[in-house]
Amino acid sequence: MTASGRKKQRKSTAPTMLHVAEAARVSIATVSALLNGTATVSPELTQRIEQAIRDIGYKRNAIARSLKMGTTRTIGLTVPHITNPFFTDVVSVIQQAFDRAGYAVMLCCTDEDLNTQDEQIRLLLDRMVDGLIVARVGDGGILKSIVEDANVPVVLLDRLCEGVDTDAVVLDNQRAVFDAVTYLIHLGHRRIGYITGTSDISPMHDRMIGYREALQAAGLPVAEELIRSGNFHEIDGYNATMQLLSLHDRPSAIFSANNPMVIGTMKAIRDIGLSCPEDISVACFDDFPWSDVFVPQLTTVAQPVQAIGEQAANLLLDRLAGNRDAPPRKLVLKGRLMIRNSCRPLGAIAQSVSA
Amino acid sequence: MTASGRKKQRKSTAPTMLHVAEAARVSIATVSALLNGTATVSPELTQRIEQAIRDIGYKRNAIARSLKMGTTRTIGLTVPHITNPFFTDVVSVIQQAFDRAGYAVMLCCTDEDLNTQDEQIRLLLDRMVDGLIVARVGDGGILKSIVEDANVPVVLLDRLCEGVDTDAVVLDNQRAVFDAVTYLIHLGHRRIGYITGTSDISPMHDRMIGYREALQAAGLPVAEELIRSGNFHEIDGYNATMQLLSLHDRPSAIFSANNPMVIGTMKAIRDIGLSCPEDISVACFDDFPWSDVFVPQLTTVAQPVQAIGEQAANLLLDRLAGNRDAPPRKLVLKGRLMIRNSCRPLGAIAQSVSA
DNA sequence: AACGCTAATCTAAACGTTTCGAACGTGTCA
DNA sequence: TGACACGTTCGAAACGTTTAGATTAGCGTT
Repeated sequence: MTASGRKKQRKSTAPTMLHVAEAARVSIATVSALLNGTATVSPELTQRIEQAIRDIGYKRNAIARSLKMGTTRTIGLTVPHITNPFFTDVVSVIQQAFDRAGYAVMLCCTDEDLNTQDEQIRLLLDRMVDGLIVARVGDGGILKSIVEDANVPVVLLDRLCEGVDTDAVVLDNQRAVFDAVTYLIHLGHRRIGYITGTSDISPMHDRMIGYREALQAAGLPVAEELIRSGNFHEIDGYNATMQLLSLHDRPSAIFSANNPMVIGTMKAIRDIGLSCPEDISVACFDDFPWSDVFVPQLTTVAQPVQAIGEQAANLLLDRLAGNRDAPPRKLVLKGRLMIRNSCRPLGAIAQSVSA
Repeated sequence: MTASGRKKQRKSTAPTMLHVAEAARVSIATVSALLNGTATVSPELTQRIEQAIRDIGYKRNAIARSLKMGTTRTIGLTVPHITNPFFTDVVSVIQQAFDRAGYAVMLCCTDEDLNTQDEQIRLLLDRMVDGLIVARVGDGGILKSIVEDANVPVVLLDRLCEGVDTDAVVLDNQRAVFDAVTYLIHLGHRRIGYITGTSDISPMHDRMIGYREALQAAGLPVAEELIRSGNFHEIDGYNATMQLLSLHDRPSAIFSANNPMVIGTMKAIRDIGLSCPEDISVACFDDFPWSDVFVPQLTTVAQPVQAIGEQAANLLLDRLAGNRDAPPRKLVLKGRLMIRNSCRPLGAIAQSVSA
């Protein structure tokens, strides 16, 4: 605590371009030119400037740069829940892709709530993100107007949005569920319970269609009491399953259209004293790391998370690279049914289980 | 494509404060004063300005603001892998906390690589983040100098860093593993395999000590051949487990100090034709949503992710609120052993298994 | 010797805010 | 009536860059 070292230079202004310029005895413009390669600067000055930068420990101020350039090299990414393993994986891929391209990623979780989403998007736009990748939530909100004002490019992820005409990458949800349910039917299942999230988002809507069409294609009736919907959370899956299992003529199989909800399904089956696949078969949407580790190994519809993330990143990077006026592009990827052993063929014995 | 609507106003400069000022027939300083509440402005002008803002659709440019103010209300967060469920959860909590405080979060994944981490941190500092939360990787790097230069506050998460003296929130790893291993010993296990990540990060180091101390406290020898280390990934856990299981006197239990690696452990057990817990007991670090859903229900050490995330956020927010000179604070939280059924008591029959 | 050309460098005006200090009008007091 | 204080409003200088356009020096032409 000497008299000299007082106040701990809180205001230790970081070195600026001006300091570099002075130290190198050149103009500030020359420093900028060298840093950006926008003009040729003589070997001599180059050397002096580089030395000065090293001596001073100069770091270019990206905020000032952003202000002048009108670009932040930062993008915004919003997802409903980062704890959903599908989104976790996709976020990871997207982050890597933008990292490679020299962009930073601002991540927001919207918690399946439209107001939160709007707020987050505003937050991101305030910070002048160059682009937006949105796994949207809800139907209206400010998303539409943002896309229309077209100042920042938007890529929709996983979920389309009615009336919002912009780049998107989604799964062929209808086909994926069609295949999964058809698989169950081939195993001999006739009464197949279906648990969905709220149907105001496109994947849930499309998956439901896939379910209905698979039944119809097999000449089976669609029993409305076998369809339950919840709000994407484990507890919703639990409740939905409880209801399904207490039907007088209960299903022999359950398909859960959402990953977190299937945890609830499994817990409900356990709590009610049944077991999978002996008493009831289960399949669900979205693969996850543990799906083939435990008993039963869960049959799932795996999304190509790597491709989804990369394509979304590419679409946005392409817009950011200047390709602004191309018409909106929609990429539809295919899911893959990962057949494991949580669904069993229905034999004579299983038929009588519901009795 | 009429002659009038050409070029699609790409350069549709967003409305600025100047526009508002003009529309409201006031000076730009008054607009700023009103927006920030830094001076009283008469009801009349207030009304005119607010009207103008609404008419024009003005949004304050946070970049310009940041440049002037020297603060971005953005923090940087780096984690080794976002797909690790522990980090996923913590990230989620942290994101929420900062969201509430009006901060944006830039997320980076360092992929357990020191160079990547340094690069990411530089990226974040370039963008003038106000603070940093780092679940660090490697030992040296620029982290030390950043903390010392002390221009931006840093909070270490989950992992301490030698020689880096700053705020931190970590688990009492040693105690947590001590308890878990002691539990195994009480069940009758004598040869307990231990799978760790590389020991250059503090949690791995501390957990290892916990393991050794538990054995010693019970008067058991520490058999080095039962300790295997890998690089945090599933495959490493798989290989390590394979090695443990092919020992002539193989362990009756395995503790995995890292969550992703336990997936490999379970797969190795399965592939080698054994089953858990009948043939071998398993416990691991980090709880996850599926841990009690399937068979076996995994015994784990659960970290208080909510508390960890919130405390880390609070430490940083406190610094950001101006409390810069307080000495570094280290928060040590307690883990909780979640006893399920992946570890079984050793009876007479089990004793002979290794024969 | 005057001219133009090129290459290298510099000057100064932005970018959209915040903020300090000055200016203004009005009312109070001696 | 002049001095003064007070509450509002404004002008203008920052913040740290980029960049268009001016300036300079060097050099070959005619």
